[in-house]
Amino acid sequence: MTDAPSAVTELLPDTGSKRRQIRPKAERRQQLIDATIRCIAQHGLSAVTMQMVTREAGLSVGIANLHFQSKDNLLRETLRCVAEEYHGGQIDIMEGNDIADLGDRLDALLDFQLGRGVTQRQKMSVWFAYYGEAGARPVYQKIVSTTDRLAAQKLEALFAKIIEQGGYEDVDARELATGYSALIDGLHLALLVTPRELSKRRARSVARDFLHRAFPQHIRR
Amino acid sequence: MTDAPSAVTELLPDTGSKRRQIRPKAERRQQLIDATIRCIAQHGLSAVTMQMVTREAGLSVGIANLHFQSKDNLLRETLRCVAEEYHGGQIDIMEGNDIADLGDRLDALLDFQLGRGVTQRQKMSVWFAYYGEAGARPVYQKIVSTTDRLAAQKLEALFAKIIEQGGYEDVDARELATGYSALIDGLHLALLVTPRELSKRRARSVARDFLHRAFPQHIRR
DNA sequence: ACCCAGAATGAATGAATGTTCATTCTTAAT
DNA sequence: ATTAAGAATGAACATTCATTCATTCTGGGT
Repeated sequence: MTDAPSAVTELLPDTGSKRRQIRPKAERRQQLIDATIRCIAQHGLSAVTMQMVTREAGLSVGIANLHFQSKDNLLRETLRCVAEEYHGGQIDIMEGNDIADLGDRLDALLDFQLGRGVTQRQKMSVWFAYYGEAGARPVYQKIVSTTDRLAAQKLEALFAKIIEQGGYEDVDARELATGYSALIDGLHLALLVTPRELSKRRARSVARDFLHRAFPQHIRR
Repeated sequence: MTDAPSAVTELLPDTGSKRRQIRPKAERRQQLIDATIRCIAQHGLSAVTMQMVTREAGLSVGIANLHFQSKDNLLRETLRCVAEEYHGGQIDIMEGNDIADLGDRLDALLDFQLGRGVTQRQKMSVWFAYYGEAGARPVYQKIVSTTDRLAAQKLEALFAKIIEQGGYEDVDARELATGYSALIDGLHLALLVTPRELSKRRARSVARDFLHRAFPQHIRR
């Protein structure tokens, strides 16, 4: 198939895909971002090099600057990608109307936040790698806080509805939302740094306990 | 010139401390570690260079390798220093007997964890800078988890005593300790990344709320 | 007053990294 | 079959950084 003098190249499977391929811009960008995520998870943000990323992506070094202009920009876009995936997923659950019962919706949110997709070591590594630099780099703060604020508002609104529905007293939606968000972040951190001490199962149980204590009618133990 | 007639050098305060000074090893080590902390907070872990650290400390580049052998080692020792300060402070409060009432002791712990000393941007920056790399660097995990585990045990023990004393039911000390630790970490993270959205005052209130919900007799709202 | 162990310095070195760009190759249109 | 647009390559370049070490300087001991 492929092309004319194919016989030789086709008989060499070990070469993998040495052949130069031309792909649309968007695809290459995603390919490079994915490779960046893997590199950060495996080697740490401070050890990531352009050579490392492009090799991981199976591409040449020049291609990264072609699509992202600079390493700095590639790292920024990678953070934006991860941030949008995480916050977007939360917002979809919270503002979607496909789950009528509020307790169930909160359950779905918890499953997402501590479920397979988000708690992959890869994703969490990236997350905290950037947090680590955020104190010194306002750009990172801005990228995260933009989406973060929206998610926080949605969560507060959801909590407010639950409080109203359940007639819970002495519970402040804002304060509780802050606490819940912090708890989830802290659990992610523990899962990343001391996975031996905390299983995902137990992390879910801890978060669930928090919600149960606040909304006993909606979240069962 | 200049050197022999000391009168001259003594009368020139603006030179600061250009004169070479010989100081004990321990003092220089601490001086370099302090400078490293400031550099990490200001520029981020990945941007820290030896030149930067030694200039910040007011010393020459060679001195760092003299006392720490390598940059890697300097960074490790810096992490160890911060980790011990944080965990040591917690443990002192938890196992010290100078506070008899358990509720008061828990209060003191909370004040320490979200008080001035620990929540300085500098310290928190360092903390999360290393967490960010921990996924890729087992050495960092080990340094933190060693002290961390001990603090976690003490906290669990304190919670267990409070549960017993208060006759609280349906509360598991281990699970609650995990949750509380995660909550504090998450609040630190929020204070670092989105200080505009969360004041220290409110952070304390959120943590206090968590404890109040679990131990209403011991921690008042 | 003299000396010297070793603390401190900083120019020099070599390795590593981000970025560039002349060149090669692919593909879709003609 | 031919061509042109532009995607992809990777050797080369300039810069930056960690580390070394020959040299200078300090302060306590004699």
